[in-house]
Amino acid sequence: MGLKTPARDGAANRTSESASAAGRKMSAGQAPMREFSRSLPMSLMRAREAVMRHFRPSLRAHGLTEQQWRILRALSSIDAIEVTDLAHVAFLLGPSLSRILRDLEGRRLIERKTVKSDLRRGTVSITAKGLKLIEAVAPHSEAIYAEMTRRYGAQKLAELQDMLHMLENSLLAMPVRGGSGDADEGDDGK
Amino acid sequence: MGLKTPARDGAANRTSESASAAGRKMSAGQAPMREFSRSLPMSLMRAREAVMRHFRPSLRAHGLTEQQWRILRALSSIDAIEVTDLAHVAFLLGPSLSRILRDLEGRRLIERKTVKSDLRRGTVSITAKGLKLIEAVAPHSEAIYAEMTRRYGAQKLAELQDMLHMLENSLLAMPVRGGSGDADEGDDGK
DNA sequence: GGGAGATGATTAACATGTTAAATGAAATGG
DNA sequence: CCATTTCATTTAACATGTTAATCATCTCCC
Repeated sequence: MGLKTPARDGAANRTSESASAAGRKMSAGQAPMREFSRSLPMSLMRAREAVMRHFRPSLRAHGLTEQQWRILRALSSIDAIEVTDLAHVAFLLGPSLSRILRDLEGRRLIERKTVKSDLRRGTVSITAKGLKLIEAVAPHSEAIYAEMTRRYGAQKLAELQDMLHMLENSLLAMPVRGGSGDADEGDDGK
Repeated sequence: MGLKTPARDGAANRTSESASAAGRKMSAGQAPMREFSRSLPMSLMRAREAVMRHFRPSLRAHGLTEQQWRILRALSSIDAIEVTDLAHVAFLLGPSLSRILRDLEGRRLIERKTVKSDLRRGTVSITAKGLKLIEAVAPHSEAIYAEMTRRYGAQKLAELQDMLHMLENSLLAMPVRGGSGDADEGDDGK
């Protein structure tokens, strides 16, 4: 399952209170490092959790986890898709996908076939039962999405999406230092 | 551990290609539902993954997972903090935190004490060894963050942060339908 | 053809996410 | 005071995330 609402408010601001105690042992010239709660990964994670918090009750009421929903959702708009491609679309790793597909197949929400021309590959498609489940959940989801849009502002939401995609593209174009990247392992002058 | 780079590019656009096949069994008036890959949760997840991808190699090289880093990072700027508060700050659930603290304590990166006035509560603080580890990792992280800022644009990044926080606040103020929320369980007219 | 290496999918093993339940200690109310 | 309830933390149990290894198939090249 995905996040469920790890934690929130509370004494989360204790940090700033005792921020004066920061860097107590940091040697002289060290910048005290970015305020933790304002780091980009944390902001993105909290934002996503704030969003998902509203969708999970409906999903759960229909016996679906976040990941299962992503899979069915991706399958709902196509006829069939190969496992690897599904992993990309639903943003899941192979092993997780493998396990979840096994479960969804057991529940007759999806079907699998092996590609005749290449027996290593398998394709996945949603069943009528799976589509029915989607049709049952979708209206709730769309209503929630609509309410979110109303509260945050449609234009601001679109702008946020654009900025997120631009960020994603900027960072995908940035070489990963220390990672077994495709290239650019240049000077690790640290 | 956190995400590790579940999947990316590839045939991720197969969706839009065969989008014509969408809603094949959707009964008449049904809107075909939001394009999956453009959903806000997916955008946020992909953006976060694009960010974390750059930080993980450095963390891993120092023997730290994303969650362990969040904990040490949160502890580094305060003298001590109670377990529950740490869960809020590091955005972890109690059980996960419990396990991770056990491990970090075993590695002498943190220390724990029980509060004398309330034996149920425990406080956590970072050790000298833990601080040393942070000092070793921090320069790498800051350098990566700086490069990200340079590529995406400092102003745009600040604006994105603001928009994320506004989104978070908007959605925290929005009642959760079907969740065992504090109130507003009004009409579930579905 | 046939073997070496590449590829797609699954399995294995362990860390974390997630919910429920258990444990131990403190507050509360008779 | 003591029983009940509440609270902080941990444990239990299972799903998922993550990396490495396995297995079967396929490709390429000799």
